[in-house]
Amino acid sequence: MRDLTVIPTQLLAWYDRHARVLPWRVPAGHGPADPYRVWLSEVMLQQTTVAAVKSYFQRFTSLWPTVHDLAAAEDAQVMAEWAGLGYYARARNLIACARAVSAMGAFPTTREGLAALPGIGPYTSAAIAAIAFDQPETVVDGNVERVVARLFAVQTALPAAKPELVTLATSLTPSQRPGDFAQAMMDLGATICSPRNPACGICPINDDCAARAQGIAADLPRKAPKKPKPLRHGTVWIGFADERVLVETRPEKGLLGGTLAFPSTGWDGSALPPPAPADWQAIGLVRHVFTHFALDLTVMTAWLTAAPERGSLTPLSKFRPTALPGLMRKAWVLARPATTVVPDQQR
DNA sequence: AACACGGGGAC
DNA sequence: GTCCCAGTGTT
Repeated sequence: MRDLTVIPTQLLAWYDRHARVLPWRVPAGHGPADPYRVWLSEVMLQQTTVAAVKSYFQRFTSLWPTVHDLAAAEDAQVMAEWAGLGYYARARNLIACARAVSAMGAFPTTREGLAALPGIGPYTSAAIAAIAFDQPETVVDGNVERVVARLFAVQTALPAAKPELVTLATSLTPSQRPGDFAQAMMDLGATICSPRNPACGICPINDDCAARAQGIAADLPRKAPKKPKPLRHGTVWIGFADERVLVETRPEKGLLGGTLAFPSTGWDGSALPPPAPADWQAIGLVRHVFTHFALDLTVMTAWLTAAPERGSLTPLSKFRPTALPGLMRKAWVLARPATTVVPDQQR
């Protein structure tokens, strides 16, 4: 059996020299991490790239420096600030979690206690416990799965391989500096042990890597084939009246749940009528790709003369397109190009 | 175990 | 175009 204890030692030494500098990260030896900032960053980073999260994290921590500030915020403002980041259940759970933690007084310090909170699952609970509370929990995200699958040349395909990868990752986790070890594994996966072309030549643990020895690092982890995305169709209505536009808050459950939106049909065959009787005109088509389907959305506009049956008319002076999710921003750009297109700098 | 759930960056 | 990202909750 290989001596696994050298791996965390080598990885931590590499991390001390090459750790990424990130807004939510406290450099090793510079005091404890703030559980609120660790939690907020981890939730934002769920299935989301570091580059996409940075500006959102800065904005949130500027608006709400503590979990109590966030707990006291209005739902609509938090949803508006989350707009564009995707997976909106995270924002709804973020609000619920902040209020639960604020009511408790502070974040729980154990993985079990953390995992009982909304939006905190196996990954995030382990990450907060290890990074903020220095507990020897094993943190397994997509990076760690890839690093471990290669290190041990695991041939089982994901997601079936997940339990095996968790067991192997656990066998590596040191009792000292577990939080730094977790972040070191993720940094390694994000920078050197990358999905397509791993830079094995400069990897701090390449001597221990079974996949590299076999020349199959780039082929791991194996993945189950994914299903094709069907194309669906829908219609969105953007109605104007005076200097106002018709918007609604989408239902809490389902796609884009809880976000600001223009009234629309469903896109799974359900046929809702327009939100108001009017002379609706199709002005174009927006194509948007979601996680499990693509959508062709017909954008219709009209001047409203009768009271709408759903939604509410919001003054354009108060309407911020940045509060819309990506799909609805696209529709808005089509409907009001003069207000959203960057001025032509060529002329 | 399978599915629902966004958006964008890298190739 | 494809892949996949510091995953979670529901069925």
